[in-house]
Amino acid sequence: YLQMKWPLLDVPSSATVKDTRSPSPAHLSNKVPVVQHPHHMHPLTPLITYSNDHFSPGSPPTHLSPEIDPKTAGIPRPPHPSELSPYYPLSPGAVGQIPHPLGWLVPQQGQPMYSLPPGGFRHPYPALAMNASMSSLVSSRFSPHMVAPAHPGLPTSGIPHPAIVSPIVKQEPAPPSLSPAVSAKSPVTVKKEEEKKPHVKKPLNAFMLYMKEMRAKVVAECTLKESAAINQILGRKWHNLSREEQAKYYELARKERQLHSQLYPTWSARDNYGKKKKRKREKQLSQTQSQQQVQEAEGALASKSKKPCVQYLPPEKPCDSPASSHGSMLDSPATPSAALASPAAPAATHSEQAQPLSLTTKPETRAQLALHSAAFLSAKAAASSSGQMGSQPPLLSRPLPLGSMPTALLASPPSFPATLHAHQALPVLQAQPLSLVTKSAH
DNA sequence: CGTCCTTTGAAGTGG
DNA sequence: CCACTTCAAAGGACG
Repeated sequence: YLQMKWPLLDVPSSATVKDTRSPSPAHLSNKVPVVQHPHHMHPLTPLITYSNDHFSPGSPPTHLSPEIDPKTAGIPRPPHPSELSPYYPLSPGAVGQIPHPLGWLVPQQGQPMYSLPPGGFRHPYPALAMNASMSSLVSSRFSPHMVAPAHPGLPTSGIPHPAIVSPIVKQEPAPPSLSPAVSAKSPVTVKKEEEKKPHVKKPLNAFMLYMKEMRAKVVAECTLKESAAINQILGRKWHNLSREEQAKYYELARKERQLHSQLYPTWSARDNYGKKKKRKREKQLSQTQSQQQVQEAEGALASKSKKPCVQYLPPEKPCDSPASSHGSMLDSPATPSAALASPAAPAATHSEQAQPLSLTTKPETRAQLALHSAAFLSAKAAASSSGQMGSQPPLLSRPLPLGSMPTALLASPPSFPATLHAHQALPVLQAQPLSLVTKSAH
C-alpha cells in the first residue's frame, strides 16, 4: 500500500547515507538523468496509477472523480519515516553537513535524486516508478545544469536545492552556503554573493504538494489542460480529502519547510517579494466583491433555499473543456458540503446540504469561493454541533480571515496534530452563524 | 514575452 | 493582533 501510495517517497530505510538514486529495490532501477525528460512532456500517463485511493488502477480515465472515500481508500497510511522530501535533494555542500532532522537520506553528490526511465515514461512498473510530484518535480524544479552534471558521480557538480531557480544557464550556482559555520565571510563578500545569489523559491505548502502529485492525474482524466481549471478541480479534490490524507501533505509540507530552512537559513519569503507581477488592485476589488457576496451567500444559506452564485452541477459529468462544462465541470460525485464537512465524518451526513460550486466566470468565482467558505463554515459548524468532529483537531474559536478560513477550519495546519486519533476528544468550534466570516459579525 | 487565471497555505507587510 | 498581499506550481490564454 505504501508503495502504491507514495512510491517515490520511498527511500532506503537504512540510516546510512548512501546512494538514494536507487532508493528502492526494483522499481527505481532506471537511471536516467531527470533532465532528459522533456519539460513539456509530462511523464505521467493515464496508465500510471500511483494512488489507488483516488483512482482506480486500470480503469479507463473516463470521468474525473474527485470523490474520494477515505473509508474505502484502504488502511490509513501510517507515518513513514521515509516520507521525505523529494523536492529538496541536498546539494553537495549539504551532504554531510546537514544532518537531516528527519533522518532523511541525501543523494550522492552529482547525482540526480530521481530518475526517469528512458523514452518518456515506460517504466516496467509505472505505478511504482514515479508519482506526479516526482515527475513534476523533475520536470520543473530541476534545471538541466543542476541535475545533469557533466560527470555524474563526481563531487564537483551537485544537486542544488530544487527551489533554486537560476535564470542563467551556467554550471553554477551552488546553493547558498548551507552551514552558518562555513559562511564566515566578510560583509562585502556576502553582499556580492547576495547580489548574484540564485532565486530560492518558497517551499511548497501542503496544497501545492498535493497539486504536484495530483495534477497529472487530473489532467489525464480530463480533456482540459488549463491549469486554472485544473486547479479548481484540485482545490475541490483537496477538500474532498480526508483529514488523514490531508495530514500527510501538511506533514510533508512541514518537512519541506524544515528542510528548506536548514538549507537556506537566511532565506526569507521576503526575498521573493516583488519578483512577480502584482495584481493587487484587482485582487482587492474582487475581494470586496467576494465579501459582499459572502453576505448574499449568508442570506441564501440562512434561508436554505436559494443559492445565488451557486450552480448545481451534474454529478456524473466528467470534466471536459471549460466551455462545454461551463458551470458543471467542477462538480464531483461528492457533494461539496460532504467535502466541506469534516472529512472524517460520514460523507452522507451533510450531503443534503450540498452547495456545489461552479467557479467559472471571474466575478462569480470570488463570490463562489466565498460561498464555498461560508458553506464550509456552515458544514463545519454543523458537524461540530452534531458531535462529529471529535476526531478533528481543535478549531479556531474566533472569526477568521476569509482567505485563511478554510485552512483554519481544517485545524491550523501548522499545528496539525499528526498523531491525533479519533478517540481523542478535542475542543471544536462552536456552531456559529455564518456571519462569523464577516467583519461586521466580528 | 510577460502576465493572468485559479487553487490553498505560509509568510510577508502595514495599520 | 488583524487584515491584507505575495508567492509557491502549472500551462493555456491573452495583450
